[in-house]
Amino acid sequence: MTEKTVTTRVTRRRQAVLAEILTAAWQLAATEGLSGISLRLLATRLGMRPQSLAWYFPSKQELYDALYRQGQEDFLRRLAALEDERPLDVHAAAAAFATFCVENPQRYQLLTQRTVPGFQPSPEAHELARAAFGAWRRTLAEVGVSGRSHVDVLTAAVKGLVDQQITVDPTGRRFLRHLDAVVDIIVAHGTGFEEEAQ
Amino acid sequence: MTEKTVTTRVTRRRQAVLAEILTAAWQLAATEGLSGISLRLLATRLGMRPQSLAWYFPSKQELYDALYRQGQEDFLRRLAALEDERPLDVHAAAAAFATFCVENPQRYQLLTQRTVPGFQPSPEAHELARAAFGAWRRTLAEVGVSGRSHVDVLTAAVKGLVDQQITVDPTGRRFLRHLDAVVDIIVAHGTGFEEEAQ
DNA sequence: GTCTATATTTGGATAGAC
DNA sequence: GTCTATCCAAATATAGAC
Repeated sequence: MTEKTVTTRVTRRRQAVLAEILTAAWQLAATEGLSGISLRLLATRLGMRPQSLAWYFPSKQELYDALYRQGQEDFLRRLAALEDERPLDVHAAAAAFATFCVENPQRYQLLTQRTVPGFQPSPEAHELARAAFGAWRRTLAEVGVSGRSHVDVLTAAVKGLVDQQITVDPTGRRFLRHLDAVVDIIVAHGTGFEEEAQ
Repeated sequence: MTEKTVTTRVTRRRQAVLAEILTAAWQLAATEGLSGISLRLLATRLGMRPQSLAWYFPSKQELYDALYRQGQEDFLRRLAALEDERPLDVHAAAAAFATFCVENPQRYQLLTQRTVPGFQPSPEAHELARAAFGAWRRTLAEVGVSGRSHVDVLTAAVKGLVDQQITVDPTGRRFLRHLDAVVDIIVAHGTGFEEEAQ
């Protein structure tokens, strides 16, 4: 009994420290860029010695993976919260994704681009990504978008608007204000997209 | 006269060395990532001492700027070559852009994303980017796409396909095979995109 | 232009005390 | 878990010889 109590308290403490580290890491990424994160600097920001930080994250890759997992989990949580209020539709899902991306361009970069040199999501991280994409696909299926080509085109169109928004007009709405219209157009186009040759 | 001859010979030699450096830098970017380029390693690859390379590029920022300018110039040259054969249309321009991007994902990243931490294109570099975007806009204008919203949406859609192609299927055609269809759909949609509020 | 030499800084890794 | 103390490698920068 004492055993168990101690264990959970220690675990809770550990979780809290991990959360602190990830928060500081995102802040660092915002100023120095994703690949500019250094474990030393991160430790300093946290008032730690680098060797103490290494107890939690022995390497940068493991830190990236934790950031990746946190990003996917946060997105899944956000979708779940929306779904709690009303059933998810394509427009709500696309808007949620877009907002989520624009909020934190480095997170967008880590989650959807292959920009960080050596980084490859771990199997667990990849599983979270699959879950998030699965949720997106379900909202598409509800409006009749279910073929791979159709899904691909719609996904790419949304990503293109997000990407340009972040790159060209990071604080405005210049591209995202067309999100609904673009989604509608592509949904309406139906199954007309060329399917892959057998 | 001797003066002039010597000058041009020296200049030519300098141009050749600069070209060598940039070629090696692109190769390095392909393996280490854009932000993974180090002037030391680059110099070593070229059989130079780092301090000698510094004579050409005293800082990474200047190297990035030269890579950026070379990228924009190469793209403009490619468009010009196409235009030499037949008048450019939207589909040809979009396909040329897409091919150009997929050929070298790091170049795509440098030219169209804000991913490299401290990098800001110099005024001359920015001018080249404006020229390239101007060429793109002219092909759009020819099919009646001239409002800012319409141009933005079409540009974002093309970029989205390119981005997904590079990220998800770097060696295939999964997304780009829909390029023509997507361009057609958005062109056909006409001036229906919401214009900015005054 | 290219080099030697050196200085400074930074990032990451290891051994071991408390 | 967190620390001190090193160590090593890599990156950038500067002075100055040829």
